[in-house]
Amino acid sequence: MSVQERKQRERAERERLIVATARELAEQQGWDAVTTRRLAERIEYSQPVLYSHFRGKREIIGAVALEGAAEMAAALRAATSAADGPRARVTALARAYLDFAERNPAVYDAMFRLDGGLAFAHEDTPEPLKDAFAALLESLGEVAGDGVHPGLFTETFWAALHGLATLTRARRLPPEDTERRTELLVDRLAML
Amino acid sequence: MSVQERKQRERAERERLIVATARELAEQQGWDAVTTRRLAERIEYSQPVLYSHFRGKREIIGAVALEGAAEMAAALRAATSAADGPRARVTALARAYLDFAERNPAVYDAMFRLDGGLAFAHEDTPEPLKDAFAALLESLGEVAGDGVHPGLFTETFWAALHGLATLTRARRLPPEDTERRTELLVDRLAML
DNA sequence: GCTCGATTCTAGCACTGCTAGACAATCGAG
DNA sequence: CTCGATTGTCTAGCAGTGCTAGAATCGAGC
Repeated sequence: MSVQERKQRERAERERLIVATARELAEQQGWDAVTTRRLAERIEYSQPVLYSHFRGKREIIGAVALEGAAEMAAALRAATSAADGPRARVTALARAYLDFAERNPAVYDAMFRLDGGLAFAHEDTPEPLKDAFAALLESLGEVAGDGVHPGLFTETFWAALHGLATLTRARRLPPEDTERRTELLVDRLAML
Repeated sequence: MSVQERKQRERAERERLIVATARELAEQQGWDAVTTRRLAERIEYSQPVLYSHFRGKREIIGAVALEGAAEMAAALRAATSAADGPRARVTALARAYLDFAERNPAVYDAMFRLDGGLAFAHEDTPEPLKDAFAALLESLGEVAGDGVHPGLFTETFWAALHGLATLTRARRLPPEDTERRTELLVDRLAML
């Protein structure tokens, strides 16, 4: 049985390689540059190998999105746990979110802009995505205000952050005022 | 000279046809379905004709975006002018914005999600885009609050609306609570 | 050392955006 | 009214895309 186990390990290793390479390529040159040919060449296998791991390009994007969600959740929790008091936590959360989006644009796109074939806002939403939302909820729930559902508040705050992140990167908003817009958002939306 | 004028008119007419057809096709089947071949077939000309009007597909998207911006500006002004008082105006504005995004998803994408080769937040931003932002500013500037720059406030509010619009359509947010999220946004962000 | 199933590759499909060069229609000059 | 030049349009093709059928190769177990 040890041979099969080794093969399975190697297969899992190669799958990680595919996802990591796709992510790297996407961050370097954008998702448009992540073609099955280029990806195959970089991992030093032929194209069809990709299809023995994933149904198609969409699923590869989805895998990158899941990886990113786990990282984002960790980054958000790290930022908030270092802050004292609700206000500092929310500010740190907002900054950490926008920072993650700016530093990992391709991963961010995989999560929230592209179609990775993942279910959102469902019971069958993958765990990492639920957890990333939970990380938002942990800090935002406490400042939702009386009579406002924490989940609903979190969704709204998240949407606002998402709007800032995407419009800024798409050069629809001038980048220099990001900090002031973030402060405005925190000051007004959170009940402190 | 009249012959040349007629030709010019016909050429302009055909250009409108291209833009209208691209928009129609995008709304019906999504932008992915708007290929140069399909578009050419629908307007009953060959592909190269498209390139005698536009540099490429990107510019066609840009043309749809400009058309959409003019319409959105009109829709926003129509909604706000029918409302009494700042609060009602902002609520009407937010609803009209999200309604436009939901009813014209392809046009909305052309404006804010896709690359139409247009300049934003610049002095050389096309007039319709500036005017759409101006339409937002007209109603939002009056509720920015003391010491908050109206433009900055408008950008922030707009980003929040954009986040709601895109995340909802990408099925990242459950659609049924849209109205409540909108109310929350208006209640908290606007200084009334 | 050989066989046979699993794995991987080559080669190909139908599609994409875009363009060079052939062709036809139209115009102005003689 | 004819003829060359200028437009305008089309056919055919390039290099690329995601994806897959079937051939070729590898290696595990006898």
